[in-house]
Amino acid sequence: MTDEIISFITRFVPLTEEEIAIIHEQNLIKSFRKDAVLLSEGEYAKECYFILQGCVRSYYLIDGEEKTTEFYTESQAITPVSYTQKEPSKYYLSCLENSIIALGSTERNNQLLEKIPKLQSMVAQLNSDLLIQKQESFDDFKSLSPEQRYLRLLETRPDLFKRVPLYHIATYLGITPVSLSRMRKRVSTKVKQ
Amino acid sequence: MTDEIISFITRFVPLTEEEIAIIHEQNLIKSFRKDAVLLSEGEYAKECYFILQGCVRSYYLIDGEEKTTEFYTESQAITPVSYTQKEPSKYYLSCLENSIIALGSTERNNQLLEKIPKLQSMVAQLNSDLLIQKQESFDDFKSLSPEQRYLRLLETRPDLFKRVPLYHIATYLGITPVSLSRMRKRVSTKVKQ
DNA sequence: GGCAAATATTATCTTAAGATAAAAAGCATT
DNA sequence: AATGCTTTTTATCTTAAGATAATATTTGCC
Repeated sequence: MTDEIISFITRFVPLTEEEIAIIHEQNLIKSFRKDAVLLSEGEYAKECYFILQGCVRSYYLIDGEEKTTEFYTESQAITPVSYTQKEPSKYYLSCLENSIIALGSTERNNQLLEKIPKLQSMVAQLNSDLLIQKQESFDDFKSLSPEQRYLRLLETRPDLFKRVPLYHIATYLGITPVSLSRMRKRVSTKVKQ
Repeated sequence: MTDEIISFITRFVPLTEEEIAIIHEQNLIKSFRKDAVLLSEGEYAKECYFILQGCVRSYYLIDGEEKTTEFYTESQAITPVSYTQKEPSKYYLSCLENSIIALGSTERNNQLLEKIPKLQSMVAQLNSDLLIQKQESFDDFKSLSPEQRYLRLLETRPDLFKRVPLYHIATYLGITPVSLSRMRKRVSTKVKQ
């Protein structure tokens, strides 16, 4: 059932049978309906998330407009800023689909880290990897045109286009939905020639 | 001389006198001339850097154009991707000014981490902080217009405008130098009205 | 099947960025 | 002061994005 979590962790550190059992024990798995809000602006996140099934979106609310910053899908972990820092969240997390999510509270995670100290090294590695990824996507974003970013997203995460409305993808790409629609038309006629 | 390093570290973990002494011993400090290249595309970084004095820039070379991705100044640490990963670097690091830089090699840093294990927690915290910062600047970048990004950079890092040529700042903002020049004129006439 | 809500497209107009070339200004060195 | 080099600005033209409003299409639901 939560083998995804185990295989996620063992990408970083090996686990014994006992350790796997401990992790299974600790697991708190919940279902969320589409549009369920996991975290709101202004709230203090007390939990982090691991997506077993479904899709979650993070977004800012700026002048009444939602600006999507990330799409999280199966086997991705979400550690809200306000989980680590003691600040209220600046963004929202909500489900784009009915989702099954493993929750980690501060206390339970700390217990887990005590019982299995090598998980600390996993967390460290994960953060370091995420930093590198984030840096690279940022760099790409800056050096590519909106159209190139769109084409690249089509290649790297084609799944998103099947499960996420285009107007969320548009703000994720840093453009307006109208502009994305126009661009898609432009691109498709280019290809056909 | 390298008190900056100590105070950088003690922002994360407290240090005893002995530990400070150990760190001082380990320190390898070098001077670099303006335009010196610390790391080239394709190279494997064997070192990380801590800037004591000066300014370093990271950039990609794309179709013969340099795209600046970051400016590092006093008391900032640079850990190249290829220092942690076993991949060749995709970008360059070079000095915008004559600079004094503390170097950490993989071996020396590992020795240090063995001698002072709590530094591991510093590294972890640092990565986690950097991840959060990077995420936030990325989010800002996506939701702001080029002009707003320029104005924000003016506020947050006014020093850069005194020490870095505008054409580097332009590519850092994700626009062309010509466009930045035009924008500055536009902005200045706006303000004057 | 029909209706409302959600999502996507189209049209029009305005504004700013990209490309390119050329000129101007600033700086350092002799 | 003259030269060459770096940096910034200006000009022109082209292209695409933003804003806004209207329309079309799709989807879920009773």
